[in-house]
Amino acid sequence: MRDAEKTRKKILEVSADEIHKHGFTATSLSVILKKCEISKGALYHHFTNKMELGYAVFEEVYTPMFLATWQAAIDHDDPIEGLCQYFSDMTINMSCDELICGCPLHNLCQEMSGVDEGFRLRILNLQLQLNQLISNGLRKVDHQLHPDIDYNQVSYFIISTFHGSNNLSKSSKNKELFEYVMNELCKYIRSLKRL
Amino acid sequence: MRDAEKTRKKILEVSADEIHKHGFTATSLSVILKKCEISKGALYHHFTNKMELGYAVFEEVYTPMFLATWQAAIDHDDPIEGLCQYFSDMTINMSCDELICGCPLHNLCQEMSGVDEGFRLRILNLQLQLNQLISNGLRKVDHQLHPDIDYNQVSYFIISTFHGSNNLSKSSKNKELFEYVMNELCKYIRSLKRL
DNA sequence: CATTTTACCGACCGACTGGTATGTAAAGGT
DNA sequence: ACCTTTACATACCAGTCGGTCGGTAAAATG
Repeated sequence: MRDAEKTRKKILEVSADEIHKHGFTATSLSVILKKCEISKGALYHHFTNKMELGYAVFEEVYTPMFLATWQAAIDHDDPIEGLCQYFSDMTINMSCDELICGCPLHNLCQEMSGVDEGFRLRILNLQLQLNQLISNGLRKVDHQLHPDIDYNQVSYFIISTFHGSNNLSKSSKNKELFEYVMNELCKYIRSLKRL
Repeated sequence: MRDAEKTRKKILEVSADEIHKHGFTATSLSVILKKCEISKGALYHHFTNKMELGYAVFEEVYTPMFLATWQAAIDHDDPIEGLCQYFSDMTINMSCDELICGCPLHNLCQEMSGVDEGFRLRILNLQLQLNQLISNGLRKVDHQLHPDIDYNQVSYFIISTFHGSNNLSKSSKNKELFEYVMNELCKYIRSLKRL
């Protein structure tokens, strides 16, 4: 059974996982080959080189995943509560191992933005999309919020805090510090509402 | 002129710079050797291996630097304003190149926490120290602040946001988004005060 | 049925990595 | 003056990396 599409999907899936766990550079093609049970020729048949494989993972795996989850959070009747629930669900549902791996977007940004323009632009683009998603969501209920809010600024702030919190779980190998930050983040987000 | 201490200092200095710019793994010993104008023998005379060199850089260069700068910020008459000034000074004084490199602590945490326990514990220890530094600073003026503040939580929140903001400057190669986050962070910190 | 294209295999390559072993010259103690 | 220790220098090593290339068998096409 030769199924090119299936092979490609498998490569993308395994690569996404490996990149999430070890970062792009530290991800070894030979490991991917083993886990996929394919040869180097197969991989290079589907992707021109490692970088293009990375781009494909970013565009076809990470990007849709991020847009979908944040969209779902902000599409809540009350976007403020939608976000808060998203953050607290994370502290509950995510395993410690997942937490320690961190957010793939944050990881890649950190690792690749300064090294490769292709990655940098894709990452920036996704960040802008997420920012728009959040700020638009908040703007929808602007009548419930403080009048002097800079929606753009607030959205970037939320994203930054969320990403920065990964650091604490990575170094502590623990949910505790991450939970602190998420709690305070929810407190902050709720404070955006008019009294 | 053979001056062992001078050689060691030079290695630490150059390594700190290289690690800051490219991360620990991507930092090549051969590059360090070239920039220091020394041989491999010299490096391995002073440090047992690359990892120990990394530890030395962390302990002897990064750690004192971080403790000193955050201490200075929080030792302000008004710690709230001290922090805010620290953050806004950063947006003014730091060059774009520096901003893009990001915070060495954040970078190393991201890269090394999951890979090496020695790094992880050193990073965690410094994070705990910084957190204590900030929360103690805030506690000193608790009479000026809201009564229901969780100082520990707030400190972790501030550090997380600060670290997360690096992401935006890295991907955008620009101060703009970083400034947004710092502005909102100052707004948040000031909101801790009683009205 | 013949030919081309697709999908894949696996041996091999050069570049580069951290690390080691051997050698040596200067400095310091006696 | 002699000997040890310190402070390097240099050649070399095994291992890993991403990437290439010639071959092959199955599938599609004519």
